[in-house]
Amino acid sequence: MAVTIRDVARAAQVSVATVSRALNDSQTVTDETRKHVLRIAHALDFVPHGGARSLSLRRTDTIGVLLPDLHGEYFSELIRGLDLGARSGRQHLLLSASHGEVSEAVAALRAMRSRVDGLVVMTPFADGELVAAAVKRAVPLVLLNSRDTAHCDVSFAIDNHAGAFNVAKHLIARGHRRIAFVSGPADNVEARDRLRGFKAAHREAGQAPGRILRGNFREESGFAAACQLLASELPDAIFAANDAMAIGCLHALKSEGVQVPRDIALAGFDDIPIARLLDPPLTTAGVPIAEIGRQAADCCIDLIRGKKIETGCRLSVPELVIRASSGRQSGTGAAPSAQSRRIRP
Amino acid sequence: MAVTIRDVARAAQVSVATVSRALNDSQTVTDETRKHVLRIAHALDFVPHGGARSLSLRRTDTIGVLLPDLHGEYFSELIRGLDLGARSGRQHLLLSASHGEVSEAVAALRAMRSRVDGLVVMTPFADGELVAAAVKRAVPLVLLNSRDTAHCDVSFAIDNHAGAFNVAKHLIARGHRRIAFVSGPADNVEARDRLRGFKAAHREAGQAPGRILRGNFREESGFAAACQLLASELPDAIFAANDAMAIGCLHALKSEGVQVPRDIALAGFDDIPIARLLDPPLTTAGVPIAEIGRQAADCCIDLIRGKKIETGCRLSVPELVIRASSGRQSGTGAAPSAQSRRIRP
DNA sequence: TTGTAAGCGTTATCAG
DNA sequence: CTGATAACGCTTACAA
Repeated sequence: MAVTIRDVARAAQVSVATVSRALNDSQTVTDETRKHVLRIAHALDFVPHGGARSLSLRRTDTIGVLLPDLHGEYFSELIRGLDLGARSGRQHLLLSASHGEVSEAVAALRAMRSRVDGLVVMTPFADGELVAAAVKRAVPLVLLNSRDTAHCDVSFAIDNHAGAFNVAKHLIARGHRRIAFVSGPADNVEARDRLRGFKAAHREAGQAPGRILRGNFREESGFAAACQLLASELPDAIFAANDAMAIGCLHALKSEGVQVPRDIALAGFDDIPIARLLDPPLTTAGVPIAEIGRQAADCCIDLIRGKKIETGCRLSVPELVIRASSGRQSGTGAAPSAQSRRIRP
Repeated sequence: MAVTIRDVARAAQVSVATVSRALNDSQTVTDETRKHVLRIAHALDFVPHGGARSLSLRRTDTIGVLLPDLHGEYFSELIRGLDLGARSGRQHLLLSASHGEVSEAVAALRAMRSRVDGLVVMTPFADGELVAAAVKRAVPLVLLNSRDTAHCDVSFAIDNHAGAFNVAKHLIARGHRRIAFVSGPADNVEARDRLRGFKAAHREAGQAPGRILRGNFREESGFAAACQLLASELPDAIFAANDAMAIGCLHALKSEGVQVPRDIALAGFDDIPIARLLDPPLTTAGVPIAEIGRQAADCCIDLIRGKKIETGCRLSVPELVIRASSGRQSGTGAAPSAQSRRIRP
């Protein structure tokens, strides 16, 4: 049995109240008693029971995180950022993945609700309504990758339309005519926005979008999409709706001996850490993933502490990150090798 | 204020005890009352308070995970596996990173101790003594990447020596003579074992090891090490003690126009998912990272449930994964391109 | 400054 | 089968 505050009190010959006060450095204890109690507590290696504490204090010092998946560097970066924020606010991190299932998400949210002081949630679903319903707004709610402002306190979103627009525009400017798009899942808002951005850039350029293939944001689906493309005449470029799928494409292309960017250009979205290390380095829309995670955690903690912060949606516009994979300069026929040397990865 | 069991009891016109029984489907309730209570509870959207529950039940349904870092795909995979295991055992996951600091690790462990039913810990420190001391064995303890069996219930380790030995042996067999080694941090047991394995393979082959550079398992240190190597005459091959550093090396080499494997061979350790997608695909020692995470979680849960399982250390031997980066076949002078096409990534 | 005692929300024991 | 009621470990009025 673990040592309780009562054991400490007994050993220190004081009441439990005094121990509690000494431990939580309330001002109403003599320095002497405090030291005495602290020494005993330390000797007994006393650690207050978290559950009891949260029951009494009505707070858990924990923030819950629900993510749709844990595969790959995107989530790895996000979690890293969340940990940074939580740690600096002295909060624990309760992590859960919904695996893209609404039912699992709702279940996880319900289960978490009573164990956390705040929630940071990213779901692939259109808006925060379901999430909010499951959470009942019992605790502060921060939504990730959502523009919803009605059902949460703060949401973080990236301007997927603008990001995709800029990447597509860049590819067009580089002289690519037939640009295929590997989209994300149909029911994912972000994926839809990226597709819209892709189309908008073509509209603006007065150019018809190339083939549009359905993916699911996972690398394998990018691989599959590229394989489909390889079956017939190749387009000039492929724009994958995220980096993971772009990596899948790259892999498929290489395995067939198709060289990027010489034979075909390639671009992704997210700028996960590996993107700049691929061969060729990947042109993409840069999203500060870890930074968003950190801010989301910070923000959630501020909310928990009742600090007045600006509610609503924090939109960040992805930065176009041009690397060698997007290929030929418009107008010039510079050798690919020279190009890949010139562009700083 | 959240709705409590008392609110449900009042609304259902029964005692709290009955509500509790109905909710935890104890056999001693009429089907009728159970249904009645359940309906009311659902209508009120009642969720039992985790803290109170854990106080009363003396269990938290949570397993704590302490990792030295969260950077990169290695930890991402590990966490994914842990989540898989935790989820299937209906446990929550409390995640924390020690950032390589002993003091942080100890603090995190103490803080977690009272909030979890079991612990899965990976630290860069030699043995489990510190960890065990911090945990006081209050809960089951599973150690990751440690061979310690004295201070924990179960530990998972990989045979770093054998893994490195095999990679080095492979490089030697491929005809590489001067093989540089980029090591991990000096105080890391795993890193030391890999270095020993590297040396042992050379000893067996009657060949002198090449230059040994100090790294820290992070990509940047691999980059730096390769830069050092680039400053003087290049070795025939570089063996980095993990994939992240190998990626850093690859990056540095490419930026100087050095081609892998044509100009120099390269190998890593871990087989993180990206390894097979690099250009060239990376030869490495394959460690089933996610699987180990899943098993560790499973195992921790079994321990929590008092199931009798085999204690001690579960050692897994990394599998040599040969890909194009390790370069020329011993004796043959096959063109690199042909090679990279032949070897299945 | 310190101690006593009343919660916090559940579950479990023990009568009815 | 159901209802009081006593834990569980901690914090915090309220008293002394």
